[in-house]
Amino acid sequence: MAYWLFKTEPDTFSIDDLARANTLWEGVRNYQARNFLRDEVQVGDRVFIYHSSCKQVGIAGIGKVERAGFPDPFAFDPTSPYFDDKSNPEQPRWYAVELSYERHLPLLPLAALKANPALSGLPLVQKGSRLSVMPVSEAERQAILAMV
DNA sequence: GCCAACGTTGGC
DNA sequence: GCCAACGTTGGC
Repeated sequence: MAYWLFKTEPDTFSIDDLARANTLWEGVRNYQARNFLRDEVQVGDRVFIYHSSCKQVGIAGIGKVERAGFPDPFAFDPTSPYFDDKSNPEQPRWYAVELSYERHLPLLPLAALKANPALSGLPLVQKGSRLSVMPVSEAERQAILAMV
């Protein structure tokens, strides 16, 4: 079972929203993140939910993968802001996964994550990285959970 | 609101 | 294939 970290803007979708219902993690429009969703994220994997672009940025909880990578249906919907006319069901360009809620964590602020040497390899804390879906190693998982 | 860093686009 | 311009991300 692997661990991942997904970013989300809580004004749009937060750990509280996930706690209410499963969600399709759609709208990822970055190729590196897409490759993880399409090729590597597996059912049963756990996902640290990170709140970005808000007052308290940091890890807010954990979700669980219920459905592994499948073509992002929003890319096919002309009325969706995530529509991409270069993606089609025969040759999908973008992928989504489905998540369920596992639990909240007491917010682990970005500053604290940055200050933890065990997490220095995580793209989240690296300057300039905008990766929104990233793997979390076993050592990083332990380091994060040890901060709770 | 600012701005640095990044990814994408498009002209050549 | 290069690279400048542009739009987006995301912390502060």
